[in-house]
Amino acid sequence: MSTNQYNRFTVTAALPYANGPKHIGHLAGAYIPSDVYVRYLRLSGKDVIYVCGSDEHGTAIPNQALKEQTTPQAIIDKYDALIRECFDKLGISFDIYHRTSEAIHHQTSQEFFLTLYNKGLLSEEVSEQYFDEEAKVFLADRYIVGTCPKCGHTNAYGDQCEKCGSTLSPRELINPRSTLSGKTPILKPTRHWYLPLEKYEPWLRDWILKSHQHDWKPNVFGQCKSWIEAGLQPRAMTRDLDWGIKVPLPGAEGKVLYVWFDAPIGYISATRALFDEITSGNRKYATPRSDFSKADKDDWKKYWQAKDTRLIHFIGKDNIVFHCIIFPVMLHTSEEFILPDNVPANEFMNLEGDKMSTSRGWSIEMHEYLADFPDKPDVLRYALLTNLPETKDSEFTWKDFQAKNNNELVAILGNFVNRAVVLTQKYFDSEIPARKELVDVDKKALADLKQYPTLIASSIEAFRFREATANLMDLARVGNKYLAETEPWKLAKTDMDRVGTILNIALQIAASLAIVSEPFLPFTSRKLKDMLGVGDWNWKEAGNPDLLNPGTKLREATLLFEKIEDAVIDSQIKKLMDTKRAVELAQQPAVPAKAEISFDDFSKMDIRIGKILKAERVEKSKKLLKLQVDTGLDVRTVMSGIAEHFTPEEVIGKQVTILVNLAPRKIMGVESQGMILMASDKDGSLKLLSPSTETAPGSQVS
RNA sequence: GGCGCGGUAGCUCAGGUGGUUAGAGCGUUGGAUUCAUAACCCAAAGGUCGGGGGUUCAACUCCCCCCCGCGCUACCA
Repeated sequence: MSTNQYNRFTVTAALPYANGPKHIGHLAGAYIPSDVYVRYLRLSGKDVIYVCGSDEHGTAIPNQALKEQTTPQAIIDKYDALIRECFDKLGISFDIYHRTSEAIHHQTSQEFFLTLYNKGLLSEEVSEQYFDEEAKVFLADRYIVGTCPKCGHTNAYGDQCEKCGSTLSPRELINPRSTLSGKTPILKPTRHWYLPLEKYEPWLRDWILKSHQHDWKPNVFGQCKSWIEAGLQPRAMTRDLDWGIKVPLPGAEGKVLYVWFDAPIGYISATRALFDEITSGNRKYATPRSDFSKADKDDWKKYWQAKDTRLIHFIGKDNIVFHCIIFPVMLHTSEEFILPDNVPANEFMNLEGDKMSTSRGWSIEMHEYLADFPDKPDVLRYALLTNLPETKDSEFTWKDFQAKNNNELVAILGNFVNRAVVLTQKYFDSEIPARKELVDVDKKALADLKQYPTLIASSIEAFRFREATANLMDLARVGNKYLAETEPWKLAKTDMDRVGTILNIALQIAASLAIVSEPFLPFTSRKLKDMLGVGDWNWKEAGNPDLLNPGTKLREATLLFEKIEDAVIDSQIKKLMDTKRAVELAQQPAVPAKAEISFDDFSKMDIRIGKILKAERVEKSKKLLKLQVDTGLDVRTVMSGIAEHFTPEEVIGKQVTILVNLAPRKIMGVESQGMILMASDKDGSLKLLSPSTETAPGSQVS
């Protein structure tokens, strides 16, 4: 079916997994592009719903609860609220942001499962799985470690050895142990229901490889092809877990639906909830953005079952297999639902040269950005939009973020609008002047103006959001160029009719900018419309040279954007480094304890408090400082390998802990009489051990 | 190992089904200008399109080999 035969759109954005905060890579992957797309559709008067919600099941939630010493419910409540609030503040305009923990979702998922089950499409199989007797749970591959059978690495995971890279299954591990309890797991038979993906291979070949070779993105298509060619296998749709959606079958106690079975169904549940809430007037999660006043409770079906509905899934590349293979097979075999027409998955966005990762502390979390830049959601949207990982992994840097703000949003877009409005203020007392006779340069500007909305629209429709964003900025460039060419500030002395014509055209360009910027920069669009004293327009009015009526007054000029100074950027980069370091330290295990010793062994050491009187570098040595230390017994020379961590000036006058009865030893030709004790931090840095308050030199440490 | 996607100016990236001097933005340099948040506008410099073969009148674009990065490899969400 070609695009123009569709009468309505169902747009989904990947359900964020509610086990932690989400970062700007997630925004770039799915939420920003889908929001631009949906806002554009709405402005164009299309019938569209935009659904999302928190994904709250799966093994990682209870695990996170364990880590935070709380309950799974507390985890999902916490992160659902956090993620929900961030999306709102960033202007992600879902019609509903739902939760998979809601009853209606449990019901929808169980119905879906039973539909497949009753059709006899799920096969039941018993297999032996590792079970942790202490934690009383079956273990996912990732939670089993052991010795790699190929390289002997002692900490290989149940699915893969990170040392040699080989793919493993838990049964291959030598001396397996559970990461939950540390105990050796036992094998225990367990029964599960499988979706026989291999049976649908011919159908998938036809649907994807034949029908969507040209309209799906190469990365998406290639990934699907890779999976299909590799040969599909049955995939278990249930798990042994007590957190999730109960398997609705007799004798299935302790079993839940596989989180990847229920998560995509969440799109459907969210849609049901949307129409429930609209028609009942009971708003809990829904924030409908279009006019649904005539909606019916059952209208959710139109958005999931009618052939003239276009379903689009926005996701990151990690989700391709679920949205292009597994979920479509589920939809197809249920024989009740439509299939996605496109899945414009993005690649990943890296950060300052490294992969983004919340757990490694190398990321910009949404809530942290919003805390640091509360009035700048559009700046982030713009910086991400201009660099979306549409065809390959892309790179976010703070310097680039600053440059995009200062050189484009401020200097091009903000500046153009400001010039037009301020000039009108100056020469016409803020009253929009009329156009008089047009010369070539005016006609050229109006002709350009007319083209841009079409150009931008076609880029959006082709899921080329980066290109669309660049076109948006180019329209502002047209405005700046027009002002530079016509120079109204010079004509103001001689020809006010001409000045009026020019400013009318400049303001008309600004008005169209207010329309076409809405999908990309919704907050800025609002600000600009307020400044121009106008309401909302439809997309098809963009490019119209008569949006603004001569004689009406403009509001006071305000700046759309402000410059971001170097210091702000530098502190963000520092914050990033600090967080990473803190996480690394927290994750590094302490060095194992040494062998036991007796008290006598200990008491042989004479440890005292000393004071460093003098310190100097040692020639030709990188590590050594030559210290003069007052030990209370004497003043002696001690060579200490701390030069990479301290300057001589830093340590002079410091009280330290010193082992005084260590046998003297010549180091670099100097006799060292004792040893300064140091704490070696997890990152390898050294810390002096000083008494908490000034203590007499010679005091014994025991 | 296998498969997939990438490797294009200093940086971030575009370049359907091969065809005139390989593009954009930023950065750099020079010019012009002063209405504007020292912003805008104009211009220039800058690339053996990862490397090597091949097909072709013609290849960044098709085929083969190699190197590098990323991803997937099916119970990590």
